[in-house]
Amino acid sequence: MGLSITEQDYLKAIFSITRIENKTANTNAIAAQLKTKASSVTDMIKKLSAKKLVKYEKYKPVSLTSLGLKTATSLIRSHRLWETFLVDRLKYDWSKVHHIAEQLEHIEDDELLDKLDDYLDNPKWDPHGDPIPSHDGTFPQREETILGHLNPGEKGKISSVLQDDKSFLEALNEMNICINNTLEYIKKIDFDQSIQIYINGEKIILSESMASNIAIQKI
Amino acid sequence: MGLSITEQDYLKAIFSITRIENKTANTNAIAAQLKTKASSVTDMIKKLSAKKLVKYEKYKPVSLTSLGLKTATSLIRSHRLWETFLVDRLKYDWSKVHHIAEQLEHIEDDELLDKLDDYLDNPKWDPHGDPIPSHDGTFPQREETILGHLNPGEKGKISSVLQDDKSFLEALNEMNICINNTLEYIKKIDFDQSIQIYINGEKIILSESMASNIAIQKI
DNA sequence: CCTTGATTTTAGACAAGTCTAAAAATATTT
DNA sequence: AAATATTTTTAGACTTGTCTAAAATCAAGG
Repeated sequence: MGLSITEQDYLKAIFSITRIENKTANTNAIAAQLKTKASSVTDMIKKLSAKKLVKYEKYKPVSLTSLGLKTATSLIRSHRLWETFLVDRLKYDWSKVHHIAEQLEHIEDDELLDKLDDYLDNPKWDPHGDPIPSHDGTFPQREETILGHLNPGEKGKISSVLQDDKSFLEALNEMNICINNTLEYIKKIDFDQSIQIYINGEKIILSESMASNIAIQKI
Repeated sequence: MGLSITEQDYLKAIFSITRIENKTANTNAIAAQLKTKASSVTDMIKKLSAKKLVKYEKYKPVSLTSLGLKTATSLIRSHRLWETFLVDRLKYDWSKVHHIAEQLEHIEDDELLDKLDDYLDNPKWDPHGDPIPSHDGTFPQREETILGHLNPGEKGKISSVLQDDKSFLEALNEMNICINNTLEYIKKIDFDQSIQIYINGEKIILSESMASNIAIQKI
């Protein structure tokens, strides 16, 4: 059918709101996600609805049809495979790849994703620890806990970050905090809810907002 | 400055006409190259001229400014590096990569081309034998002859093909004709100007139009 | 140098996607 | 249940890139 990049971006936004943030995809939420205006969203939703990509009734939140879901999943697969390529193969810093993958995810070719997947040895998780859906659209699963929700003494391994924000990732770089690092939760500091952890042989403090954007697997 | 994909395509078209085909980039030639109309070309040329990417006077052919040339060269570098990636690393058939590289060449990031270049071990020639400009915009050079222009008894090594056309490349695949194959020119057949060559241990016939789209280095 | 023919440019229209401002519908509060 | 606030939709306009049709310019030949 051939979707425009804009149409694809709307599908991704709806996926992100409904399946990742677990909220309802109402007009304002989509507008916020895409940094556009509510009126633009209404226009585009009508188009996507005409193309059977979303289910839409006036004044109600939209949802993806199975066709829309398939398309969005493929875009996420593409984004995360390309991020993996950029970090693992081209040696990009993980804080710089989101913007490039936003462009690469729209490259269209029937064979490309499967070839790239094979070339990268069928990774299950991207450089930020996000699950990479397989060819058939299934996401790998695992148990994760938010770092900030641990109790003193508990240990874990960093499995993913919940933000692609450049400055957030750069801050982690500066503290030498990476995916797969193991850590121990020491305590919460009542004053500002920041937490103290033991990681890479040293004690460090993480702000509450940082700790709430890091997911770990308990050990 | 941030050029649209369309603007970039016009710059490439002007580069191709003036620097590869060695013709003058008049309105109709550009329209033909981009499969659009002369009136659309006039409109766009005005925009590119306002952005100092082309030199333009009404009713005269356009030429690239140094800025336009730099941009076009970078696009060609991008296209050819991505083609190399697709064939060498993802194991695509050389007949399928042009269309994908047309999309990939527009990916924008300051570090991307140099990282890709290094990752691919700084190739000088792409899968079709076309020169890949270096970071500073210089194209590698070599002596080439059109296969059809050889004389009986002369030998050569296939260095490039002058067409990205899918069916042309597929036809070469079927005859097992690849870049770097060595061959001997046997004779021209007067009837239809097709030629007979000795290659890969067998004698084969190539039509005149095929032979005029294959370049070789004499041995 | 004037006429014919080709090329190029202009003028006006269209489609995609966006916006602002206003109207309509829904949700919330009292 | 009415009044108020919020959300969503509509209406109309703008931008980018395209097109057709017509006008303007250029190139050549007689």
